[in-house]
Amino acid sequence: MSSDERRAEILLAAHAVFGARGYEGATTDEVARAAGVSQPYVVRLFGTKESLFLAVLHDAVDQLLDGFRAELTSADDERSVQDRMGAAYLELLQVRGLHQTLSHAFLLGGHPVIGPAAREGFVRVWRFLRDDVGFDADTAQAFLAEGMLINTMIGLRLIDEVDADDGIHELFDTCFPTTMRAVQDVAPRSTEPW
Amino acid sequence: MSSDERRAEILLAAHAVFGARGYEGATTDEVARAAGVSQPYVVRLFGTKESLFLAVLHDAVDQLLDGFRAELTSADDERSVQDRMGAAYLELLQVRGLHQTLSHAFLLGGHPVIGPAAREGFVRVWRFLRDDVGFDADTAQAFLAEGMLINTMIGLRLIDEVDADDGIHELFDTCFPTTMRAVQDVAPRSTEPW
DNA sequence: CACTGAAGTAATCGAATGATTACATGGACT
DNA sequence: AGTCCATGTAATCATTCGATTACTTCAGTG
Repeated sequence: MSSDERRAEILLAAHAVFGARGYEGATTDEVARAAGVSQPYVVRLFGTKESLFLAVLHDAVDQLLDGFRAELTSADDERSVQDRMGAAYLELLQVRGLHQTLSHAFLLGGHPVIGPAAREGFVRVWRFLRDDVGFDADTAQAFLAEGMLINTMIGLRLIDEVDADDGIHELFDTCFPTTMRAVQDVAPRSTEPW
Repeated sequence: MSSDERRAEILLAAHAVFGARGYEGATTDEVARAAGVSQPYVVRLFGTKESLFLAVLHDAVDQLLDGFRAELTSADDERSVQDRMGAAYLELLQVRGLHQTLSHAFLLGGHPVIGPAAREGFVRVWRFLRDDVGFDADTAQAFLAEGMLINTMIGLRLIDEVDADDGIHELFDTCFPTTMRAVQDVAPRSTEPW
């Protein structure tokens, strides 16, 4: 396999591992095993754990904006722009760990290297929503806010508990009458061990 | 100093350290130095790093609900309930790291011990907003969502960049015309090193 | 065939870190 | 005075983890 293909596979695995464990909690060995290669090879292909995380972060924002763009330029015009962007956001649940990796990155603002990159990624999303999607400031804010709440519910794995706990079930159903049904279909159940 | 007083001081320091670094990134030694005691003493007073984090998490939810309750029962009736709850939420910025610690905990849903505790804390907040504050489901959802966005902006330290980057300045100003001015006044600038 | 370079790993190293142990200090109460 | 017990630390241990080094394998090429 070419090193570029391997890099792509490792990136995919790293989304899942960083998403589940966070930047500090994740280990390069775990990423390596998830990608089916040895730990030193991960380090060789990406330099350091830090630059691997930066690559994952950048890739996550790229995929996010690509998803929005694809939905924007598709011919379907039945739904509102908000609904379509929301659907594009949930589509990305198929990239396991992407949302959680973004959330983790957004909590590392104080990190000397990751912090600036995370801010830049956040601003890229904001600018896209304002300039390309055409949201006004209030709409963009509400859209972002709901996205962060969705990320939180994913990160908490509330989905796993929705059938077990009445309080969570009520929260889930009333909070997302339509949207979160889709989440339940698409979101990864916690198969991986902690 | 009594061990209970010392425990309280360590808890306060732990909010800041866990908030800035996350559960995995924080070290017991860093908490100890922030609290002005030795690292083994932190371990002795709290057992393990994990149970220290659980104590911080529980304390954060307690303080959050206490703040809401205090604002609910105060005599002032000029503002809407939403505005008053929002103000109570921002008041808690004075407890350095509290919001970020909550956000970190909410991303650890897969952790065998912290995960269940985090879900329980989240449900406690949800139940309080619905049952005690009296929010309907939609209002509670929007309130939570905005809270998560605020947490994100704090964790990203967008505040530090608001004067340096035009994109961030626009985002900040249009996103929170009134609310975030308060944040700027209260939120901790990044004095601590990473 | 011999050679080269890319893909990949086993072994290992050094630093960081959570936890443990043993010890020091000082007040309270016989 | 002597004995506890609570507060607290220095020293240290065992583990984990990111990174490095030194290999191996193998396809392509002249």
